[in-house]
Amino acid sequence: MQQHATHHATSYTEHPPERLHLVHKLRSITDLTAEERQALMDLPMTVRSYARGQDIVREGDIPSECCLILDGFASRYKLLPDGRRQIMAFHTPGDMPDLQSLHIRVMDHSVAAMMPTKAAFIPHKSIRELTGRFPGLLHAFWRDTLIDAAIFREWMIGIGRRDAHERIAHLICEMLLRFRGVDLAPEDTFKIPATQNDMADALGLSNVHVNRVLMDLRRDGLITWTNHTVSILKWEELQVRGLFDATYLHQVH
Amino acid sequence: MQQHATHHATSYTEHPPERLHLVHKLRSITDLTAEERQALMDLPMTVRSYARGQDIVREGDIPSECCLILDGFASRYKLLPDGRRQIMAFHTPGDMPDLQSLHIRVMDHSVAAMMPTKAAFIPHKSIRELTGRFPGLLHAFWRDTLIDAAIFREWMIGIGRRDAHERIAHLICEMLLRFRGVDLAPEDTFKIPATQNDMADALGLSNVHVNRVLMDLRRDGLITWTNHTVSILKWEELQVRGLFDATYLHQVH
DNA sequence: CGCAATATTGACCATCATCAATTGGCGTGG
DNA sequence: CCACGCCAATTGATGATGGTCAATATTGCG
Repeated sequence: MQQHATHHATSYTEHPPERLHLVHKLRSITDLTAEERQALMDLPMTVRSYARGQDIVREGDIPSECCLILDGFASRYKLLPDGRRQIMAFHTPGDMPDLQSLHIRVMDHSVAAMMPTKAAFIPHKSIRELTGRFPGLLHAFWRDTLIDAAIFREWMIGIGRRDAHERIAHLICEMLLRFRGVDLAPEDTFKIPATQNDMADALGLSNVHVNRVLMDLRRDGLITWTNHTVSILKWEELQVRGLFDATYLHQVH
Repeated sequence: MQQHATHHATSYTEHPPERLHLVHKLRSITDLTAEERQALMDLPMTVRSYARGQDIVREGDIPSECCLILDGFASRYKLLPDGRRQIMAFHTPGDMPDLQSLHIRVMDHSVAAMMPTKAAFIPHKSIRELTGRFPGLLHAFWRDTLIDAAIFREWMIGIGRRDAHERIAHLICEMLLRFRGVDLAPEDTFKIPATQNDMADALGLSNVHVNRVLMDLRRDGLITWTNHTVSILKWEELQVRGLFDATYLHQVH
């Protein structure tokens, strides 16, 4: 049972407690039977650890496993030839940022850790076998990728049609709700793993301008932002500034 | 057999020849058995016609059918409360822009015709019944929505990190390849269904600025753009200006 | 032929990028 | 425990890209 548990500092195959994240995440978007939950818990996983800035999956890769964020925080991004970067999603524990690799061979973007992060790798083979036995899970996974796409769309209108203040307020609103969803935002306060530079690359702005807008939001008493920690002080007003409407997150619970 | 064929100018339920588009599209992204192809052809459909500017599906709708573009050209877009619009995808015959409604109840964006367009509507019920019988089709549909998301991602880096010249050149490059793919771009010339205003809303720019950049491209002899017709004169140079790398379209086969 | 939608052009200016310098937090080696 | 060094955050100065407003010119079409 324990034979492989501690051979390697950054890789093991036993059930980590974080495995529950996956069940938790999928339950947040659909209903699961007890059997399905158990099957998820029994998936074989290999766990690896990453430092901030390290790539977990890289553009051009042809993955044979999907990764599941267990702990930490990850981003999905694309680069232009000259180094300009666009971040298109943030991911929290329970997310599977490259679930699409089940059907799309070549990764068209990268996934990187934004803070010390643990990720579990589940062979495509095991997932296919699982979804073959449990159509409910197949639909849950599909639904998950569809919500992903919905978030991309919302992000697009932000980058394309919102001004800097709206974009930043909107992103903070989105983060609060998503962190709440995984119980990481008690009292409307959460640790933010993104630097202002990361925010800039996510929003299509410069780091300097992000900083200036954040100063405005703080000056106006809407938020607090110190030491990678954000508190929302005026939730209502922040939503107004960000033209925020949570519908697109499709959070059932 | 023909009893309902012509009662109504814009709605009928017989097999239109365009029904083949769907098979064609899905075959372009996966392998289908003869049985699966036949099952697709037998799906019940209601056909409706739309004028330029008309909505085919609207944000907030709770669809009970999916639409299939038979003929024409459609866009998917979102609006901000004050009317700003972001277009996030263009769709050609064979596409099902709201396939996601199978799993996501409420539409978070709209679909509109960009020119006179015919769309077929297929009840969710029929699609579910079909994918229940043919898991291969279930995966084909899933794959289709994943490719959708990949195109959103490519669009995002454009809006977020490319300047106006790059964005516009890139979009023209993409259009040329996509039209070539359906034999609609002989001699690197094609009819463009989008107005400059549509382009602006797709690229996160103003119509005025789109116009100015187009003037530049014409002045430099890269393209011609008259009467909704575009010709690419210097394909190589246009790709350079747009930092265009067709790889991301290859994944669509 | 005439309306209505698009495209084009000019004038002006706001937002946001760039460049550069300074400050502050924090981990590490001495 | 402190100094050094690094990275992120902050601030200032300057200017370019691209937006807005408004006037014309074209083009499609009935």
